[in-house]
Amino acid sequence: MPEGHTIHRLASRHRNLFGGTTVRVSSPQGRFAAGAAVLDGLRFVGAVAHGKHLLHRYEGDRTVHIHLGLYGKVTDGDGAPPEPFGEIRLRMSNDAHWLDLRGPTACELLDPPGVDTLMARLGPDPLKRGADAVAAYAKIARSTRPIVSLLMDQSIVAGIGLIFATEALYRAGVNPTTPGRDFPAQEWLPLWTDLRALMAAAVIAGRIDTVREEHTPEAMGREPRVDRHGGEVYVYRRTGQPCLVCGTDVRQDALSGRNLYWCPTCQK
DNA sequence: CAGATATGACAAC
DNA sequence: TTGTCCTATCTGG
Repeated sequence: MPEGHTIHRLASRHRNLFGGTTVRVSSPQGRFAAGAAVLDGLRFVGAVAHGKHLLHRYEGDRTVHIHLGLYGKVTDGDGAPPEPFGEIRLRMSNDAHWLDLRGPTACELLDPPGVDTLMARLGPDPLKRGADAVAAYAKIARSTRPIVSLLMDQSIVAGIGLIFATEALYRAGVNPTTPGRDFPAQEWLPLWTDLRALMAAAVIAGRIDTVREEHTPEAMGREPRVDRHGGEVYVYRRTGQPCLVCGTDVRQDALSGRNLYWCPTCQK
């Protein structure tokens, strides 16, 4: 379930589990064996997130760059690590904790210039203090691409995925296919602020909830939503179900390989 | 048990 | 725009 909030949660968890300790590092699957051999026995300095990218920092300016992609998952636990099963790209452990990484798009060792190159291609992360919202809008304002694609473009804003983009646009009453250059400048800061609030709440909750107080299951007298994602949302994966506000059937379409969900009434 | 599916990103047309 | 990659889990038969 990797949008930016997940990565920020992982970064702080990994700081807590391993920060300042010497760690064993391996790659049971073998695909990160060379990197693991370099890191094994080094001190884990800390972990930071930027957007959907997770950086594990080790002594000696070694950095592991992790990107979960669509399927990547991290699990951890206390005590000695369990017998490996499945495809474990990266395993870490210290005296008290262990961690397994499976299915990431990226798990690579970077030197400082490599980290700089990575950061240079990422836009501002709404979850970080000082993130430059105005710079992000400058790119949006001169693009003809749909606003939903621009929000998910990591070089424009880092950390937003399909759920946050879909739901924030619903809350803003903006049709997801609106070309960037037609998105009004005065609506950008409210949208950015809303995104930041949704993402920050998701970091704390560990799930994405976007439904306002007045439309919650309790307020509406309806059953709580239950699905794989687990959060209360307005339109994401609610195809064919009635819009929580106006009752119109939620629509779904494909847009450049991703799913698009919107209410045709609330999002003119 | 095969097939579909998933909150992502990139290369190649 | 399409194809490819990464892996686990859910679905239907």
